[in-house]
Amino acid sequence: MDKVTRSPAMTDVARLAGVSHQTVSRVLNDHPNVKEQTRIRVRAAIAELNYRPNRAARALVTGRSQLIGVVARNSTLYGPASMLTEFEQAAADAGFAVSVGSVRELDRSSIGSVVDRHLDQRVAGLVVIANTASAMEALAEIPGDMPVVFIDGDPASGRPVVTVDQVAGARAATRHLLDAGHRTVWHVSGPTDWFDSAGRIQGWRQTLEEAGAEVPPLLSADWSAAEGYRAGQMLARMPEVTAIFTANDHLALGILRALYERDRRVPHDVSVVGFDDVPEAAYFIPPLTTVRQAFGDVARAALSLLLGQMREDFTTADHIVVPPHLIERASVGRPA
Amino acid sequence: MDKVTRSPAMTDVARLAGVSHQTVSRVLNDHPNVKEQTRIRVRAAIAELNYRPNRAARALVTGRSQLIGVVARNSTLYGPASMLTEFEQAAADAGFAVSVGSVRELDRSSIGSVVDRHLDQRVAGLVVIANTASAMEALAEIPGDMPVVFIDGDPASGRPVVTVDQVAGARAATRHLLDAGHRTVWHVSGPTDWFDSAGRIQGWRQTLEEAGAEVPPLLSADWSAAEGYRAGQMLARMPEVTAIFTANDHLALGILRALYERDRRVPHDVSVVGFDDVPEAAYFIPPLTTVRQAFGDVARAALSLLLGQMREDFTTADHIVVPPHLIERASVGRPA
DNA sequence: ATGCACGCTGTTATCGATAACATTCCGGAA
DNA sequence: TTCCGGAATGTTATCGATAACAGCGTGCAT
Repeated sequence: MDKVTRSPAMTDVARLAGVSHQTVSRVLNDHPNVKEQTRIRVRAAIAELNYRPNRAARALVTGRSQLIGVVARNSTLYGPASMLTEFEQAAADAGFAVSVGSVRELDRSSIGSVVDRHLDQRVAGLVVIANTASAMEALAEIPGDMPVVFIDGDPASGRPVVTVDQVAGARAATRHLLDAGHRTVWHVSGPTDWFDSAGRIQGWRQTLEEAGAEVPPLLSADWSAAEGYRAGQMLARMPEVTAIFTANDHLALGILRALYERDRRVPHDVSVVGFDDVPEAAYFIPPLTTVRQAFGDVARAALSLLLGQMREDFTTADHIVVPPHLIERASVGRPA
Repeated sequence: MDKVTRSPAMTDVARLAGVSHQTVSRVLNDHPNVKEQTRIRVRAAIAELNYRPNRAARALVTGRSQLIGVVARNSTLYGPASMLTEFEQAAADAGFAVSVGSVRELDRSSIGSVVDRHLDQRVAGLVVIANTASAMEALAEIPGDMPVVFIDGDPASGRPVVTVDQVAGARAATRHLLDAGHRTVWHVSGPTDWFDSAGRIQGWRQTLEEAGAEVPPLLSADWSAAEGYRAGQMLARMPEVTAIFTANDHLALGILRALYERDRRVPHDVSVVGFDDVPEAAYFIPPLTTVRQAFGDVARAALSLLLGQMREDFTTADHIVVPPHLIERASVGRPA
């Protein structure tokens, strides 16, 4: 009687190919010293049995898995969500699986518990989507020999970081509005503890100062359309406001509605530029000029930094910066 | 000389507590036959050494991991993205990690390779976010003894499925428009091969027929604002169109813009109802009446079905249906 | 011819947990 | 007192891979 067929192990392959299991292992790991002919025989046996190596056994003896852990804020924000899928894609191509661990808030204890879960799984490396300074505290929770890459993190952390050049993006947006003839540009920022926000504020301010334009007071918000709407209600009351740069597209959406309600027409009376280029941005009223970030490039850069660390035994503190670019649509015009 | 401190193993804990490693294992797995006093000693030793069990070793001997694989379409669509984070949260609470595998298209070969990657990882179970019939073909790629739950899949598949009651959601939306006094309701659907779309179409049609209202021709689209806009351009030209139900909020956004461009005011001239309740929907122009799906409930239901399968050895073909509900805002009014 | 290096392959130890079985200890019934 | 049963604990085998080392030809230098 045959028992329930369990999935074949290395020794089964070895027996079929007429070699030892160690030779099978060598074939699997592309070791040089295997005769071409046996290599072929082994591969044939693998195919015939539909053998797949047991990762748990491998992880046990080598001490490392083929899993990469991602720590991200629990949100459906366009940026982080895009990052995640792009990263998963890149990792899959490199033969790694991705385990996600989301957090409601990026405070130290939440991050600690997610990092813990990942360490439990013995991940081979970690990616932290660290948009706020508090997230950088995750460092404290991570053993020194664990490969880590931060996305959107603080370059000064001494750990590898991949970021989008927020300053350049904000400069392009602000510049674009000034070039259209506006005397100055108002800015509705994201939460000020986010690195993204900080960079965009900095780029906006720099550009105004360099152009000798007045720097209006900063309005800060979270990333939601709701807060954009609130900020918009104020801005709409001030006749001197003719150009607004918002830290993301959803804020811009809220602002567009507030302007609409007070009959300030876009772009005739007020020009608006967003950030992110969410897929719907082209269908706002009016279509939104915005800044697009290359999430795919960020993801691939992060993966390659991580793989680098996994190969070498030391940590290089690289910092890769990915440039964004302006997408021009109909929400910007010349001032009256 | 002390070597580089490797992370402690079960025997280290055992030595410190003065018991055998097997007793430690029993404490860890909450076996009944351990004296309370030793249990306490062991726990203390675990805490002192900051010991964490090696999942690879456990997986090796038990044959199952603490990993759940999710197969999802590679997209930043609100629905799937929300599902994923909600599911991850629920799984984490139950002590499982989640490995994501995204696909560009839900065709058989893409799904096959993602399922393969998950099998490589020896996942303990699979969740397939199967919005289209083609995704159900994934079944063929999955071994019969692997616990699987489909989300949004076909209840007729004979496998456990969790769905949102799309028909009921569409009925509520359509009913709401009829109740406002509209003679009939037009519908812009999602891709017709999605189960979600099919359900929403069915609910819409049923409600019209039951009310004795004319059933206008169906407009179908993908899920994007772009196609909503195109559909809107047509609908805006037809004076008899006073009420539109769209299969998601982004389609509605595109339609709102098309209506706006042709000076058909919402809700004065035309009423619009969406589906999803994306966070921005309250800030569209005007705020969108829509149908909210309880993704959290779906995720938790899916997890519990999966855990059920993992405990029992047989597959129960349950079908859990989660009701959606209507969120009333300003985009619906009485016809002129 | 001898010896040695190297290419190729096999043998054995090992990782860290759980499973199965063995042992000890204790209290209560005969 | 003796014996028995079950709770508490220990011992040994096992999962399936890689690492380390050992063995065996073969070719080439001496």
